[in-house]
Amino acid sequence: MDNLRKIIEPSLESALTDIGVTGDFWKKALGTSREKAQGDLSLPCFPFAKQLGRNPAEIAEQLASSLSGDFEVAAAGGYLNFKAKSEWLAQNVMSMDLTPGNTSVLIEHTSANPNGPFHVGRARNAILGDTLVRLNRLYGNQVRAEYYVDDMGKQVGVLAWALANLSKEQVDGILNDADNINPRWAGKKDHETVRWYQAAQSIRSNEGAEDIETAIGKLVHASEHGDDVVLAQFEQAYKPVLDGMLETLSRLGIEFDTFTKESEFVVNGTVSALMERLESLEIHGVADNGAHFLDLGQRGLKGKTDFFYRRGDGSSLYATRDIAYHMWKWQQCDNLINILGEDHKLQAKQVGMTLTELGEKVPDVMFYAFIKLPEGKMSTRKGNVVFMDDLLEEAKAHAASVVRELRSDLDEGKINSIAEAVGVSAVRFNIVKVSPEKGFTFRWEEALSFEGESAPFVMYSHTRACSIARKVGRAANFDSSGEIPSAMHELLRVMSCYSDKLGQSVNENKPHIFALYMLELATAYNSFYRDCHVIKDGTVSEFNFAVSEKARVLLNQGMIGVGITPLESM
RNA sequence: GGACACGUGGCCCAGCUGGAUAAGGCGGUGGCCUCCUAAGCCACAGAUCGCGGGUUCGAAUCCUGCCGUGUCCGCCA
Repeated sequence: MDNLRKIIEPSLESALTDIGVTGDFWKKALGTSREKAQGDLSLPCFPFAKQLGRNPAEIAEQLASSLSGDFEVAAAGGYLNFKAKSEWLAQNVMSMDLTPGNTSVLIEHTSANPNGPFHVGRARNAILGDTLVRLNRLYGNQVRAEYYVDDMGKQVGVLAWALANLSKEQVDGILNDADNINPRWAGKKDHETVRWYQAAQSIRSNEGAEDIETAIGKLVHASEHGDDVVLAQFEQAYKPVLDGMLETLSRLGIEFDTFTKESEFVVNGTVSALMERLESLEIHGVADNGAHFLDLGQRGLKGKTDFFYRRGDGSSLYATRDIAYHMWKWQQCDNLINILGEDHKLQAKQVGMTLTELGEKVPDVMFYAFIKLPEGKMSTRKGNVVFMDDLLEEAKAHAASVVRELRSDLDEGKINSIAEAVGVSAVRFNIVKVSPEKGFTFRWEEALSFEGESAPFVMYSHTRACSIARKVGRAANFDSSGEIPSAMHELLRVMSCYSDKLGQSVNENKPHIFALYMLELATAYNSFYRDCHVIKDGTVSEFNFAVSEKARVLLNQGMIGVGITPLESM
């Protein structure tokens, strides 16, 4: 509660000076109270006891009696507890600045190899990244969402080779019928084309596949040297797959502003220029076969210290291109954020250290742990996957059955649109609500849970507020005042934390903080809804309506921020 | 083997720049729809914060050793 903190700190500072406390270390100690009943902010007085050689409880008592303002103060067991006065809180909430952000941010997320459909594991990146994009926008920052397209190298090379050399019959023959395409996704290019990739991977591992390996190697080599004919062939191969993947993301409400191709930095010469620069660094080294590396051990990297950026044949590596890409990205914005799986930690460290060595800034990176299934790791090859397309269908179907049961008054068209919104929102929220570094086991029952800590819980509170607004049928008058029972005070208190939480979520790149805040907001609204009726016996309580409306707006905005579709009725 | 994460009630998870009886949800038990949508609300039960040391007035939080899980340790991407 930064707003409350702002009015407490000045008077607290002078009170502390009066009793002989020096320094401002206490500002850090002034924190959110653990129990709501105790207050909003609390200050432990134990550190002062040491400095002043007095009893902490006594100090707290003395401070409490000398402070006053738009807050209540009480001393308890060596703590000083502050609580905002309800009227001040109401006033404050009605006039909050909701968009203090003013930096330009480039967020690169997803950037998945365009070789097959999304499974829920790969989608964690997209959902976290897009949520960060939305939260930054909600905060007022200028955001560009970018997809880095891996359009060269082995993976695309394999796909391109397969499409050029294998017929549909050959592919079907190579792959077992067991992992045949789900008829539901027949015609969706990512699901169809991945079979060529899988078939190629399968024969590559067979005996006597040396000539295939040579052919693929030639393609890859050409792409890495910027051969435009081969790059065009690659693009033709991956483009339909990427389109299929983007279709899935679009259904999730995820869109990108820009797509940047990896090959760009090879073709335009920035990669070779970069390699020349790296060669002049003092930690530079050359291996026996002419490959170049940086000895990052000299800069404190533990474990494997040689970071290779150039092969013996003079071509670049993925990480090298990534460095060139980062240098270009820094020209586009004030702040850079990357969303990466935890498997990229070392790589990101190497790229970051090299950027530092070059005098460049290091990007913020949000790492996330993998999503696994109860049966273990997700693997397309072993058939142990849940495709995002299937999850969305299941979620929607489940939502539809719930709506049908609860709302017999609705027609199928309306049920369909509600179910789509609920399904997509629930899937996203299920992923954003947990902190990214936590390993995550996907369970159908959790993904399809529409109660408790879920998107529909928040959506439901919002529709209640919408329902009230609809019944009143006009705008609220924010100038009124009235009685403030505890449920309303609590709602006001939670609302006043909106900007703090959003700011924290954005500045620390932690979407789950704001997602969990939305649950708090919805919970507080539900209590308010129960105790503070807006419409009583046909008459409207203007003050209650104003508070309800403010909550409705915050719910609506916050939901968009975490990727929940704000329905007006469900 | 080395590096980096994670380990909190039966299950999931917050808290981790040290502070008061460890916050929610699921599941369990018991209540609440002549009252603005019960996808909701209320109550109860349930926790050696992985284990052992250390620092501190105070440790889930910091340090250290161990155990368990995950990831990485390619002139792959």
